[in-house]
Amino acid sequence: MYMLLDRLGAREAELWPLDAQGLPQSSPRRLPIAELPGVVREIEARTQPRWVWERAQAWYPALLDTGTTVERCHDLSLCRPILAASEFTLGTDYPREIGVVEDYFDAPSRGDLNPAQEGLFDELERPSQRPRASAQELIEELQLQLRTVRQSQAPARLQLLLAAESAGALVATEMQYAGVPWRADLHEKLLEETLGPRPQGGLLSPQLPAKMQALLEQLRQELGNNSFNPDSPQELMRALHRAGIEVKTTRSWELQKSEHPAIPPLLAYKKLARLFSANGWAWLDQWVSGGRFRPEYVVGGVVSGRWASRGGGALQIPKQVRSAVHADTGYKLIVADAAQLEPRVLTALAQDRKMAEAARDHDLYAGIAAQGFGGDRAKAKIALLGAIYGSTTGESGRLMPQLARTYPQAVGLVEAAARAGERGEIVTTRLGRSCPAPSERWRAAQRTSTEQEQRWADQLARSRGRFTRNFVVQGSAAEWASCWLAELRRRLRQRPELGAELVFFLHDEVMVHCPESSVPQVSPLIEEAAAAAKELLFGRAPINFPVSVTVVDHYDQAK
DNA sequence: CAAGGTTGCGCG
DNA sequence: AAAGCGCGCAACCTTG
Repeated sequence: MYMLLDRLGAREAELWPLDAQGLPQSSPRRLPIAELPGVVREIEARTQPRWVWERAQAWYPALLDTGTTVERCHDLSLCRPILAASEFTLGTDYPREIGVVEDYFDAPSRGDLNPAQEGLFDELERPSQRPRASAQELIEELQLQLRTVRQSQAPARLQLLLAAESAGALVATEMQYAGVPWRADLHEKLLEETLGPRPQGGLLSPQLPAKMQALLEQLRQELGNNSFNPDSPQELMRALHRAGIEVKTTRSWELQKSEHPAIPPLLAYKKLARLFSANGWAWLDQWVSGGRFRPEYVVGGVVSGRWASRGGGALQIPKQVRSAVHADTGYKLIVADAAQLEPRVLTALAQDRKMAEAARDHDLYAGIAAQGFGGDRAKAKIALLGAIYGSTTGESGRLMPQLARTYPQAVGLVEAAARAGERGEIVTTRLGRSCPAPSERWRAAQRTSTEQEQRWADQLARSRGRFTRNFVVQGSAAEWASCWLAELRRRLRQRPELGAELVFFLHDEVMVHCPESSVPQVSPLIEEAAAAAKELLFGRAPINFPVSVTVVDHYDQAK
């Protein structure tokens, strides 16, 4: 049922077979660490247990190095903060105050299982923040987590959330291992065409690429200022003001409003500067090797439950360089994204029948537009996103009353979440992820008395209201996406002959790399997984979550 | 000169 | 048109 993995010293590991409550079923099996992959494979084939470990992203890479994969796991470190914060576990004795979750695991590092790949720094990297938990402590924690789920107000939902989060850790590790197919040669060609040849200057005498240099000279000429640095907002602002260009910030969209002849070269320079510093040659050198971009995904790294990433800006691959994300020869990239995920999640959460009707076709915004905005899709989109984000000003603010009249259920749900947040309460997603409680500073501010202080407190309250308003929708959408990903992974594992690999995931979008001949078999799995995710979260609710599936050679052909 | 904050821009 | 949510990162800039 469960199988806990624990490290014993430098050379040994222990396996603890546990029952459905986490109680040891027999004495542990002790084995040399080098034998672990074979044993894991054997047990996996025989019983498909749920592997329990402190942190999947610590254990799993070393197993993947030996070609060992697992179907399911329970990641204690990911489940811990969810249970500690969840509104659903309030009646239980799960400890609310669990210190910062540091990496205090003692999993095998890469090379332990496969000495050929041993890294030089493995020993130095061993974290020392906190003493390692013993197997007994890990087992007790598993039992406590399972008991907490059973005693909670919504065991089925929490169980699903923990399973989806743990599956996310497996997918993240596998995707990191696989990497995003990246053609450095195409990237370099693009850089050269856009920026000019790679500058030769070393670190001591950094040189600008030729096309940036040319724009810089043109800009300085137009402003009659030969020495300022446009990368410095202060210097740029001063130079603009001296030339009579009155702007409050140096943001591109604000600069665009000016007609001054210096603006076009300035905007062009900013664009190139961004490419050069964020995704230029240095980035390529640092992050792409062996034809793959291998970022680190941080599962549950965002308060709402979305993933974050570390290194290389993995979740911000600019449209500009997506042509370098390129399938291998004979392969395709299948790029799938969920259509209007957040509005659909809101519809399901609020059980808004009218909005569900508008969502019947692929384009929800068009449906909304037809029902209440005279067919104006752009207006409908602005209004709906405004409701989810808490917009009060501008066009979207003006459209709110109209939206609320047509969809009282949906708008009522986000309004209620906003009011709860303003009062300092916590709010909770579909599956039971609750937002953090307000800080002590926030609470203190709400108790102030003078008029000046009160204004500040109100501003803080409204800001928190926008956060909680969005949290329930963004967080529930993240849960749908996790389930989608987990369901897709399961289906792909059942069809190994397809040779399909999950290589990228971005909030509401997945990318699969597979042989061209497998595409007809893989594409429907993505849709099936989406339907399964909907069912898991919302049962038979009359709303669907369509996905757009695009088959391309390179990423910029999608969308 | 290292650490931490700010600005600006990329993504959903 | 440029604000309302969530992020990461590079560069600049201030602080100690």
